[in-house]
Amino acid sequence: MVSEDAAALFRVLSNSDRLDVIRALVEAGPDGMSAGDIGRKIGASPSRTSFHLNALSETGFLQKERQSRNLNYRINFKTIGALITFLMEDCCKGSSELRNCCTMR
Amino acid sequence: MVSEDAAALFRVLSNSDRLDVIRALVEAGPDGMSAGDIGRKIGASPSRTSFHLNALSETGFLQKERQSRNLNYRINFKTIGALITFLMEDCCKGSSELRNCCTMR
DNA sequence: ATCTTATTTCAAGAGCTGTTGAAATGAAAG
DNA sequence: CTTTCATTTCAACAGCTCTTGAAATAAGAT
Repeated sequence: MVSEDAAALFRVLSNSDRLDVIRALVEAGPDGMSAGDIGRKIGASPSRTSFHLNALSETGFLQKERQSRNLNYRINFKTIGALITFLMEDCCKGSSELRNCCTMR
Repeated sequence: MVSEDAAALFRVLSNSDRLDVIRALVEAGPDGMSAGDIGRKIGASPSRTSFHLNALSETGFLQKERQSRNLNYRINFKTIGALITFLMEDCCKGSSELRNCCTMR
């Protein structure tokens, strides 16, 4: 991935409302949540919520689908995964020192 | 990590010059590089380079040390590691689906 | 002391980002 | 077909970010 594309994805994650949306949707699981419920959960107005949901789904972090009156959003792990892979493999060349800094498993 | 702190770290990564600095310093290894050499490598003016180096070292992505006339910068993997851990464990609750999206090892 | 090299700091300006509240759109219910 | 509910879109605005070029600081060489 070129630096410009990775930078654009990191910019989307550089906002705490948007990180809170991701947390809420990870918790919600495969059923996802409606825009209204997400807004209520993160404590943001409808237009503010919509602004952030748009930034997230435009860049592939979320997928949306209309369900009668509601718009239902759910997480798409592929984009986050691509970003983690970019950091570890592309940017840091698979550094074992970095791997030791990630407390996983 | 709270969302605000993670967002601030992601913001630092949301610029392609800064990602290029990280790439250059990963490549340079433990000896690091001087500010001037970094600037030449990424093709940025001295003040522009300094601006980005400051953003990176202020937030712990880099460490700096004066070596006579030069300021030598080297990568600190801990901050990137903390961010990857945040994404995988904190934000995405260790999701195995996410783990499968990260092409590693 | 003065000069040169390396780097940072500063002020100005252009452009981007996020918030607000109001208006528009979309879909179902009465 | 009007009302209600859910959500997005829009315009305005404040604040932040990045770039530029010039001036300041820091350190070593002459």
